[in-house]
Amino acid sequence: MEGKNMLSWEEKTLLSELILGFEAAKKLQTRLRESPSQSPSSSFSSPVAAETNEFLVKQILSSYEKSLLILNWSSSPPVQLIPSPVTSVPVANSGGIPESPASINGSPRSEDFVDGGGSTENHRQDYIFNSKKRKMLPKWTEKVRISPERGLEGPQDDVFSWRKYGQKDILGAKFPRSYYRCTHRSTQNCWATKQVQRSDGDPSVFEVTYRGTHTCSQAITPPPPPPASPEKRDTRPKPTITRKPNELLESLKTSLTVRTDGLDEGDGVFSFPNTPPFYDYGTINGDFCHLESSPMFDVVDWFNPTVEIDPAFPTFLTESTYY
DNA sequence: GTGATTTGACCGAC
DNA sequence: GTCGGTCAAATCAC
Repeated sequence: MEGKNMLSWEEKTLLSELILGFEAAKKLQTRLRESPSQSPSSSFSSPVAAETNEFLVKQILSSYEKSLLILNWSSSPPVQLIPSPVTSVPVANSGGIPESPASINGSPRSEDFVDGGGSTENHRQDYIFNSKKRKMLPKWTEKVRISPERGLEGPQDDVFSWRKYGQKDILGAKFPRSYYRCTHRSTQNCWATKQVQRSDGDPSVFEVTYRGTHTCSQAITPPPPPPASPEKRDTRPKPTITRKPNELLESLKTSLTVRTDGLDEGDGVFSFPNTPPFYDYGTINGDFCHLESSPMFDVVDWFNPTVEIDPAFPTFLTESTYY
C-alpha cells in the first residue's frame, strides 16, 4: 500500500541511523588511509586522533545498535533476534548473543507461567512452556581443543558459573554429554545453558553448545581474570563469558583490533583501549559471535581483512557454529 | 550445613 | 518406540 516514499517513522529513523553509521565508517576508513602519510606520531599514536577514531567507532556501533533496536520495536512479533533453531541468523542478530533478555525470557514475568500456584499442574505447564521456550533460545556451538599441558579436563573454563544438571549417553557418541545451566537460574531467572560433548574423533576436542544468553548479573559484571596457574583442575563448573546483546556491541570495540598493516610501520596494530584479554568475538556470515573466553582459546579469523583479533592472543582454537 | 554433582526417571519431539 | 533434554532425590565435597 504504502509507496516507497511513505516511510514510517521507524523506517526513517532506521535509515537515518544506518546512514550515520555508514558515514562514520567512511570517515574512519579515510582516517585509516591517511595515517601512513603522516609522521611517526600519526593518527594512531596521537591520543587525540585515537580518541577521534574511537569516537567514530562508537558512533558506528551506536548506529547499528539503534537500528537493531528499531527493527526489534517495529516488528510484531519482534524481529527474529532469536534465530530459529537451526536456521541462519538474520542480520539483526549480533551473532550468538542475539536478542534482548526480555525476549529471551519472554516478556516479563507473565509469560513465565509462574502464577504462584505451585500446583503440580502449574508446574507441569511451566515445564512444558519453558521447554518450548528454550527451543527458541539462540544456540551456537564452539569446538574447543584442550591443551594437554594445561591439564584441563573440559572447556568449562569460563567466567560464568555453571551448574551441572545432567549427563547423558548419546547414541553413536563415545562420550556422554554433560548439561550445564546458569547457577543463577532460580535466583535471577537466567536461562542460559550449555552442553559439553567430547568429540569422538578427537578426544581433546570438546563441542560446547550454548543456548540462550545470560540475563543474570554475571552478564553485566566484568569477568574476573582467569587463574594464573594453568594447573587448575576443578571438576566444578567454571564460568563462561556470554553477553547481552547491547553489551556485545559495546564490548565489541574493546575486543577488536584494527589491523593497519602497511599504513603505519612499526605500530601496525591499533587496539581499542580496555581490551579485556579474554573477550573475543568471531563472525559467521557477517554476524558476530561470542567465542569461548578461556585463555586457552584462540580465534579463527572470521573478521574481515581490516579487522582482526590481536595475534598476541593465546593460542588455542575455537570454532563456532551458530544456529 | 550448604551447595554442587550424580544418576535414574520422566517427558516431549520425532 | 527411541532419543535428547530436564528434573529431582540421593550423594558427595568443602
